[in-house]
Amino acid sequence: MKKTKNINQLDHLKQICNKAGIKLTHQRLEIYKEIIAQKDHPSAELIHQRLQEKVPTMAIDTVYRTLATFEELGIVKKLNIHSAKTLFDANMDQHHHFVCTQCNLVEDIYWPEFDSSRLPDTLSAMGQIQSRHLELHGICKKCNSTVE
Amino acid sequence: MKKTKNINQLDHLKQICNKAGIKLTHQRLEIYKEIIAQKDHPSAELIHQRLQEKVPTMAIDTVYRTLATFEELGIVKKLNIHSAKTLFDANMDQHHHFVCTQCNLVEDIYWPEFDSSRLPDTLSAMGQIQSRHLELHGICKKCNSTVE
DNA sequence: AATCTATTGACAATGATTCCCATTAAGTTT
DNA sequence: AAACTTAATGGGAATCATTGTCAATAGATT
Repeated sequence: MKKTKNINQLDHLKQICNKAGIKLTHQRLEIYKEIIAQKDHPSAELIHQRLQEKVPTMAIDTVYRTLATFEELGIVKKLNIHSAKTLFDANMDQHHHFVCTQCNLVEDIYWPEFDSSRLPDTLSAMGQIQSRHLELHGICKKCNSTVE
Repeated sequence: MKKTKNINQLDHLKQICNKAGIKLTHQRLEIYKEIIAQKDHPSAELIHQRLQEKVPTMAIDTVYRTLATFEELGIVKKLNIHSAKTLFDANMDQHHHFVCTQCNLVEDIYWPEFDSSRLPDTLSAMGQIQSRHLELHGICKKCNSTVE
């Protein structure tokens, strides 16, 4: 059972790598198996730590690089709005954000109907919900009109 | 007109600082005016740059500290899920996140009805929307039951 | 097996953010 | 208004996450 699953994972990644024209390396496979196995939201550092036992020589750089590759391949997604920098918002009214995936523009969105709507019971059962924030990603008007 | 507005801003911040028992410093006032004036989502660095002319001696450190203070006072909000570290998600199914404000737990949320619902025209008018991501913040069950 | 070249590991470098501490300046008291 | 108290600032060093560089290594191909 377990063996079958592992083989499938390997095959799956092999297939992805082939299609993308990149090599299936030991490191990529181990990282792949690790992130598939764990159902949480690890940082690059945590993944590196978790692989210490299995692949003690793996450099943290490789984890970052592999994760970036995996993101391009659609295997993982980064959480967080942009990358590093923290942004601040002085608008404390209840609102949401539209983020342009091209120029990184952030625009405020108001949607009071959504704010006051009741969440499905499954969601409110997660805990005591304090706030909700919707993030829409897309191409803003300006970028859309600037066709290259 | 402008003068009146400035006085009001000063008074407003003075009131907030008094209530919080902290000093109303020149730096805090300038940063306050800056973030109130601009309707965008600046980084600490950008705020620092913008204040170069007016307060050329202000240290970037002060901007960070002041912003942190302002966040506690409810004057600004940080965008971004956590602070620094980027988290990765290997779950590529359309889903959303619940984030515990206490223990930083991140849990997946599924809400297909929302995913397939039509957005108000005002929102879809922002641009060509590619994805939507809802982030619920609150206290998770475990933290809620661990009453101190 | 030999070859080609992407990928890795090690380490330096960068960028964002925070810590430390002597100096400065709000807010308070005299 | 001058003196005082202590929080807050400025500046530089330190830290943390992430990325760049490059020689050595190991997939993939022949």
